[in-house]
Amino acid sequence: MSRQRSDEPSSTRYEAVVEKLRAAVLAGEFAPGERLHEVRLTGRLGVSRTPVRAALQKLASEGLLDYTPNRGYTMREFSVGEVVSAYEVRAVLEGLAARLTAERGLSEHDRAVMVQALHDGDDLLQHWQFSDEHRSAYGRMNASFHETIHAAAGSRLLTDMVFLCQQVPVSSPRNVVAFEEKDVRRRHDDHHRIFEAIIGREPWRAEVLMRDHVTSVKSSLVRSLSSPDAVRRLLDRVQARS
Amino acid sequence: MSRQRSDEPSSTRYEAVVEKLRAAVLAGEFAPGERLHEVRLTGRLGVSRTPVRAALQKLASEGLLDYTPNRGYTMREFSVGEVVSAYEVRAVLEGLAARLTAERGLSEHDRAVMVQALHDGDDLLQHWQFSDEHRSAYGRMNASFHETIHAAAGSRLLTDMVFLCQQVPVSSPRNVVAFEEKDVRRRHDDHHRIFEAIIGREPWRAEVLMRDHVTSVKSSLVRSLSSPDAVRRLLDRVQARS
DNA sequence: GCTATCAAAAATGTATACATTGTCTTTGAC
DNA sequence: GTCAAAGACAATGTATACATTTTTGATAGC
Repeated sequence: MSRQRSDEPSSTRYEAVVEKLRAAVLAGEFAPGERLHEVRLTGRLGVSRTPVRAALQKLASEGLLDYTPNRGYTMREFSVGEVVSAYEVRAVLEGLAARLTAERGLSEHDRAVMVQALHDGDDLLQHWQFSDEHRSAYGRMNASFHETIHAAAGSRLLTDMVFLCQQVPVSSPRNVVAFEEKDVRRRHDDHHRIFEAIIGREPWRAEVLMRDHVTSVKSSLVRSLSSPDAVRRLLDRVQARS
Repeated sequence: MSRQRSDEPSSTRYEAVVEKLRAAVLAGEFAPGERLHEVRLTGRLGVSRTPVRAALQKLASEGLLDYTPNRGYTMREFSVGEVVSAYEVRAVLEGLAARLTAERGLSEHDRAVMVQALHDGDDLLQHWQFSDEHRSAYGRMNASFHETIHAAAGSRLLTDMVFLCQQVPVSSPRNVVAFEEKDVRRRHDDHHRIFEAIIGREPWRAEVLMRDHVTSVKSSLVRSLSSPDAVRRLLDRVQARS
């Protein structure tokens, strides 16, 4: 498992196909249960079956596709329940990551990165606006904060699993977008406290805080799913994501 | 992801190769960092490169091998720290599974399976002996108990992740073997309490009990690793496992 | 003796032909 | 008209040839 830096250009066709297919899948270009025929994809992607097969296998191993021997790959269906439980899994995993990081302590570099993320967040919240640019900057800051903790926990298995959680559609950290300003402010305040707990070497506190931090995202999601038009909006966003 | 029943005969060469290679890897036939050349494996396994490549990719996705583009697959190195953290991850995941199962409740069938497992465990402990047969029966009972809870939690992501934890060498549930009778008895008593908490619909209690249950296995492991000859014994077992 | 460079060898990446399996349609019997 | 069996078609599984990249080792230069 264990992915390489995604900003590096892919050195093989196989990797390029993985990225293209993943984007297509997340953009909702395949209906749940739909088969992904190897030959058709070859035409569309301009490569032979070999890299396509490898890419399909990888996406299946990430949980995006189903595979049955001699019958190929089909688009997986993600029920609301699966998305919710992905957040539940993420909550306990990120809680564990925070605990382990608090136990091990932060390197000087990681500490600086987190301080920067907290500072950037403070700034962004002070000049709050609804532009895409602003939201994407917030998303980057948020990802930086969380990823630093995952890495600092020092467990590759844990890092990989958090990645798998985020592969489930709609449960990417970028989805802060869907929620209200008040929730975002509260969550950024969580970040400050989590950092405090890690710096203060309080493993148990770090775990509880992080766990509830992620769980609150789940709650926001569930709440917004209770109004029917919110469901539609959310699904639209997933479908349209390119 | 999501594996099929392992007792079914594999319908493709690829699946057969996955099982053979996994066994070879777990048997310690490859040194950490050693490259697994496709062509050599072809000769050894009697199939062409195509199924071998697919199998290597699958084992890499399970975390057993490392992959670098244009450079192939290498045997991964598992430090003691990685094994320990695999248990830590498993502890929070199985704790979550127990909580979710306690929330959702057990089906009549699952309940019967767990009652059977508890009963079998009681029997086995009453007629304790050190035979391989006895230990393997205990391992089956233990797996049945835990797997029923994983499945009852109703989250495929969670099930798959617990599976991944168990792929880490030395962290398979069958390794009860290495520990003392007293520990085994205590752990079976944990099972009774966990079952009680699930039946009584006490999610929080089920989670805490399960989490500590798995953590205690980690502790036994760490303890047995503190004596040097125990380390050697353990490594021998891993190397010799066929 | 060490390092750098380049060529040969070997390994992985890719395309494609063939084999096997699954699926669908047609045909036949009841 | 319905069902079943057989065959044609299409999709996946496998082998293999070729392309590209990495690795190795030998040679030249310092």
